[in-house]
Formats: sequence, C-alpha cells, structure tokens
Amino acid sequence: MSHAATTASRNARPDIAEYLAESIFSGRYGPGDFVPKELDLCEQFGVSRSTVRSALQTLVAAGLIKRISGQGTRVCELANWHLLDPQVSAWMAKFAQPNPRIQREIFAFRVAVEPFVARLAAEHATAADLLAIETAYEGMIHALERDDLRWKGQTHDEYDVAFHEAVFAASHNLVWAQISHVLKPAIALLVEKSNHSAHELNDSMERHRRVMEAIRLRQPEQAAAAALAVLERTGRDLGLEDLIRALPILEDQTTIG
Amino acid sequence: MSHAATTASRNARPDIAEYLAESIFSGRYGPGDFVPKELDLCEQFGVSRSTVRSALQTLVAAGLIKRISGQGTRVCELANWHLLDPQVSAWMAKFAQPNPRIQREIFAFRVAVEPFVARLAAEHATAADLLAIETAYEGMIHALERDDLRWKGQTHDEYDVAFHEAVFAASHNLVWAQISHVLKPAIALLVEKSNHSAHELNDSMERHRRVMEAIRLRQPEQAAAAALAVLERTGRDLGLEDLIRALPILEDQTTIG
DNA sequence: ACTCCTAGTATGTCCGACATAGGATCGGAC
DNA sequence: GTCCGATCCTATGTCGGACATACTAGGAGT
Repeated sequence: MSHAATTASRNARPDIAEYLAESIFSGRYGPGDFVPKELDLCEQFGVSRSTVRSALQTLVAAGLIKRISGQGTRVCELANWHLLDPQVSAWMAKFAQPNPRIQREIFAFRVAVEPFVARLAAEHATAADLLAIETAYEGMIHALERDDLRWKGQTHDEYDVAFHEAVFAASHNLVWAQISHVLKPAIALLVEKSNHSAHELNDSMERHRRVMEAIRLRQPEQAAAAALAVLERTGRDLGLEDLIRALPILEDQTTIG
Repeated sequence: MSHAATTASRNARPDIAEYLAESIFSGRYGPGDFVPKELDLCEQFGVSRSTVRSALQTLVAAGLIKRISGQGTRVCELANWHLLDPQVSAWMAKFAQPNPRIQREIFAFRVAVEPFVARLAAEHATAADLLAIETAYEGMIHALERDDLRWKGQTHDEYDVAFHEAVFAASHNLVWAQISHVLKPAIALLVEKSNHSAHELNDSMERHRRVMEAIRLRQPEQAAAAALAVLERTGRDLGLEDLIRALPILEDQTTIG
C-alpha cells in the first residue's frame, strides 16, 4: 500500500458518492454538465477505478447522473432525480438547504401528505399503533424534562421523528410507510432547525398531543387538522407559512391570532 | 468458458439484476434468505465479478438486498424495499403480479393519491397543463376509432398513461410528479389488464372526460370525485372494488348518516 | 467454563488490460 | 465544394487475478 494514500484512506475516506452529491446539489455541476471522468476522480481521491465506479453507480441509481459509454458522465435534469429514494432524500436534507425551491417543494409535499396520512391513521390505527405513537410522545415529554434532552439514550428530536414515523405506519399501507422513510431526513432536519425555546416546545407538544388523541378517538378530520397544526408551527419557524395558508383543509382556528 | 453460456451471453445477456429481482419478487428468495455469493453468480452467468457486483449494487440501491462483508448477501424485509424507486416500481409491475398483497397495496395507494392529486391539479393547472391533458385525452379518443388502436404511432393505453401523468404534472409539485413516474408502470399494467370491451371503454372515456373538465373548471372536489370514479372502473375489473368503498373522500356522505 | 487465538469464508478494494460505444477528424468520391 | 465513409480518440464497460478486511466459528490454552 502506498504511504500517501494511507492517511487519506485511514483517517476519513471522503465518501466519493457523497462528495459528488454535494457538488451536484450545491449547483457546482448543473444539469447537463459533465462531471470529472473516472480516472480524474481516481487521482483526486487516491482510490482505484472500482471504488470510483461504485460511487458513480450510487449516483446513477439516484437518478442524479447518466453515464454514456465513450462520452462521459453528465448530470441529469432535476425532474429526473429520484427524489423519493431514501438516499436522495438524505442528501437533500444535508445539502439542499441553500436551495430554496427544493426546500419549499418538500415542505409543500409534507403539508399535503401528513394531514392526509393522519386521517388514514385515525381510521386504521390499531392498539399497537397507538402504543408506538404514545411511546414516542412520552419519550418527547420525558426527554424535555432532562437537562441534556435525553431519555433512555434518545434525544427529544429523535422521539419527534419517531412520532411522525409511527403515524405513517398507522396508515397501514406499504407505500405511505415508505414515504415516511423518505421524509424522515427532511423531518429530522426541520425538527432540528426549528426553534427550541420553552414556550415553543410546550406549544409543539400540545399540537402533537392533539394528533395522537384524534387518532385514538378515530376522528379523521380532527387528526388531519391537528397534523396540519403541527406543520404550521414548524413552517412558521422557517418562513414557509405561506404554503400552509393556501390550504383548503383549515376549518376552524389555527391560533394565528 | 462454457459453450452453453456463449449463446446466452452473446445473444441477450440475461441482465443479472433483473434475474435476481425476479427471483426475489417471486419469493424464490424470501426475506432473510441468502442469495448466491458473487463467485457462484459469476459461474452461473459466465461473467466476471465486476459485472456481478454491478448488478448486486443495483439491488442494494433498490433496498432489496443487504450485503455484509465477510458474511454474504441477504434479502431485506419487504418494509425496507424502496418501493418508490422507479426501478423497483418497474420490477414490481413486471414480476409482482402474482403477489396479491403488493397489488392491493399499490392500488390502495393510487386510490388515496390520485383523487388528491386531481384536486391539486384543479387548483393549480395552467393552460399548458390543460393542453397536455387534453392532448392525451384526444389521443385516447382517436386511437379508439382505429382498428389497431393506434394514432400517431401511440396506442390507446399509452395515451391513457400519459393522461394520468399529465394530471400529476398539473399539480405543480416536484414530489407528486415523481410519484407519477413511480406509478407509471403500475398504471400501465392495470390499464393493460383491464377489460377492453366497447361499452367499458366508452364508460372509461366518459370518466376521464369528467376529470379533465373538472380540472379545467377549477372544481377541486369534482376533480377528486371524478378521479376516484376512474379508479373505481379500473378496480372493478380487477376485483379490488372493496378498497374503494372504504374511502373517506366521497364528499357528500362523509358523515355516515 | 471462559477467553483468546486462529483458520475459513465472502465481500471490499486494488491493479492492469482489453472490449465497446460514442464523437470528432480526416480523407476520398461524386 | 459538399457529402459520405473510414479512422482515430476518448471514456465507459468488462475482464481476470490478487490482496485486504470483516464477520463466523471452532479449537487451544489457562
């Protein structure tokens, strides 16, 4: 093995796929552009073609790039990206922050989907689903009471994400459950970025509690409205509240006053 | 190299990834099972490890298998499959037909999503969107009048799929548009399988027309109901009508009176 | 009985070479 | 001069063999 490559590969391999993904999401390589050829990447990262090709294939599977034999590797149009691939979703949560368009569209999607899923959950949730939701909820509560925001090893934010996942699972449909996996990084990001003052957290908890209660009481409409209210709080912290106001679902008050 | 493998690899390489996908979707390898190791697959298909590894990586990206260094390659649980990956979706349409559970869940998802998307389309469709929808609709009509069901080189079924895609695109959201790509193979499969008698086709066309008209007139509720009616006709042909009856969307009598 | 060490297996990475698919260039024929 | 084909070039696709690494399991030693 080579002396120079040792430190690079031993300490922290830069994960070529992730590096390229970051390059694309940040716009350094735009749609239609060519990315460096395999041998250049080999030299740049000090790895073999196998490794580089492996990384590139990950991006191909994500729909980010398209490889043309003999010609090169070019970035695909945004519309062809597999936004619903969990891998892509994770990258987006990591790198697409400065991209306001994507950020908005994802949030708009959540605003459309989560109330709908909450409605389904209210109709189909079993006792086991309720237990999972309540466990996550209790985790959020208990974690808040600790100084380090941890309870049984998990943080408040992790319980928050688990809460949303449990609601998706309660819809009892494979595809909706998949969407929760896709949305998980996005949810985690927003949860993490939203403000964490004491007052806001109490307010957020109360909104979560209403979702849980509506699902338990088999009240689909209330569940949808409550889920929307949760998003409304999150969206307000990120300056995206306009996406919510345009919704048809709002029936009564959403504490805007 | 073996004589037998020569013809196989020369004429049409069996696309190892697709073969393995078929094996998994058909249940020949169930969740938790190990798939043959790389060297066995090399021998079986008469190709090198590079090729086999490339195919296996495709399945990894699809969430179908998980590779553990030093141990082997095993099939993941159904819940971990990336059902929203276009590749997986295409495989499912091809191979999962005998799997009634998946078939049902996909259809249930469409029943949930398409009315919702039609509603969005009615709210946001531009003139260009209407044109795309109408073009697909006209294609369906004209193709029906031909003996070979073709018009301008495209079949009736292809226009049918295009119609659904255009409605998704009219929702003007990246993620929903993605979902149409994912659903496309499933839609194509159902369109293809549903009955094609003259009466049924006229009925189906009328239901499509109502969707288009509601979107044009900016009537979200009517659009949702009309989209549901299209699915209801499709579902009846496949013995899945029970999934529709349970829906909450039917707006007039949501409250069970 | 427990721990540590060792061998075995299958995946991960590396290297070097050739095959193949596109594009670009140069040449000749009309 | 323009059109068309053959040739060269480039970058990806495939091949084969070798070593590195991670995980399992079984045996030796205390």
